[in-house]
Amino acid sequence: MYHISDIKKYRFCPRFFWKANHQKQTSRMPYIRLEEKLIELAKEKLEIDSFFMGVRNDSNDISLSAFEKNEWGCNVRFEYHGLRVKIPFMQKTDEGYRIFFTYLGVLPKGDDVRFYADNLWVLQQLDLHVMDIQIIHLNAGYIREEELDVSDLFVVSEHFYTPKGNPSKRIFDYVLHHVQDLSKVLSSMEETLSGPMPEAVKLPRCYRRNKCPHYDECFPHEQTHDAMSIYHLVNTNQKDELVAKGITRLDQLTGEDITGDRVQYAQIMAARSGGEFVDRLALKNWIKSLQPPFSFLDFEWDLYAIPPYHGLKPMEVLPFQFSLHMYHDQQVEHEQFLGVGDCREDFIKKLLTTIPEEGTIFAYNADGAEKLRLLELARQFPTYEEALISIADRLIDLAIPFFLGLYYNLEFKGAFTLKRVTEVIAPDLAYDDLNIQHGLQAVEQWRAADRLDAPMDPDVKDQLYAYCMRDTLSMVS
DNA sequence: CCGCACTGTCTATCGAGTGT
DNA sequence: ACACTCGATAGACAGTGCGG
Repeated sequence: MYHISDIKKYRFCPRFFWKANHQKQTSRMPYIRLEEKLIELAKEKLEIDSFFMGVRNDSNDISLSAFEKNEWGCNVRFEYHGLRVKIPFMQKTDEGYRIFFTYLGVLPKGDDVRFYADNLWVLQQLDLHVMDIQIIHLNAGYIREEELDVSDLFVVSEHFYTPKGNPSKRIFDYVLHHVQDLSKVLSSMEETLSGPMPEAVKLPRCYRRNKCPHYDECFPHEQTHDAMSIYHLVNTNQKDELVAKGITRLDQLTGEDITGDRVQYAQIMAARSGGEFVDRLALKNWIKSLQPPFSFLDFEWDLYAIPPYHGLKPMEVLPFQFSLHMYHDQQVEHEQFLGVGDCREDFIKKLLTTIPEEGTIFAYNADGAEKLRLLELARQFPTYEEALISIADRLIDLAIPFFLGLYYNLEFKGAFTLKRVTEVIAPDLAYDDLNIQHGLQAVEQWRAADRLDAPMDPDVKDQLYAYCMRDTLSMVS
């Protein structure tokens, strides 16, 4: 017996599918925090009073006969040739069934069309006439007040969206176009499961977007690649083609092999000149934009699907911790904040009273992280808007010299995470000796404490973050 | 899952020039 | 007058890689 998610796994990678069925999976903390039951809220949104609720292992007959007495069904189960589907909402009309999927995000994208098409295929095989498909998703524009307004929290959409948020293809038409016969897929799945673990095959999807959790296990030889290896070339999916051409080392690359990417250029130059590349002119220009005294700022936050407090939007975050290092007159001062629950206002107050009035404030990946957090807080708390925006304006992204190929060290091995950069530039600040070695581990700990409403031990992670930034800078300068 | 930046690629559009 | 090409330009979009 398979579920739609098995099809998804198998399509993604037969080996992934095999492992999911044969090996015990380690549970991973979800990125998105969801305390509510999505299906219950969506039911409120659709204003359904009378309906039947499907349960596990419902047969087709049970589901179908339920529709004889009910217009609406929730979590309706169907099954065809061993493939089970669960339809979140289903409405019987004179023209056929209208089905609704829920989506825990603000922009359902056409990329997921396979999933919807596979669901539809099962219904079609059972001769159920589906006349429309809609998706219930979170409303990006909704701002919570004291109470949650469910009707405004969701949007029921007939369209997918572009990444910019504009409506694109009509869901039903697009899904209808993508329906494929799954019989063959199902028998291949059966065959795969009864056989040995499939060989690892490298595809872009193995590392695209989120690296597959099995990646290191599938391609162990890549773990041992030295810094010069072509496998560290960034912004390309042609690595294996290059290897096939006999190019396995970065210093073998010529202009014809690369796309003209600045980081690629920096990688090659570093490879040719003994391990390091510095674009002195560009770096000088960047440094010119900096204003002493220097401060270093780092936030931690948690991402909520459904806004838990006033002023928050769906998929917005709650900053709960900051660490601030101020560097002047050869001295380093440290301040930090850590709160639970809705600690935003305390967070802001502490930040505003501790941050220096002048000078550049660094953060790693600031434009995509700390700066956004400050602007969000400014919107949520108009009293502090001006002060917060002025801090945001002083933020400089410490990652820029790396992202733009101004500096490259072969030991980066193609990655510019703060962790990697630190390991290379300031090895004595490595994270190995810490209990928390990863931002998401910090969030996990915080969530546990937040749910108990108990204080958490402040850890030293942020201190090291900032130290590392300081060292990075002194090194770069 | 979200957002952002950067980059390259693709597409639409415009004006100039050309051929019919 | 019309259709076409060409190159330049601008905007949309996808791909990649950060942060949590």
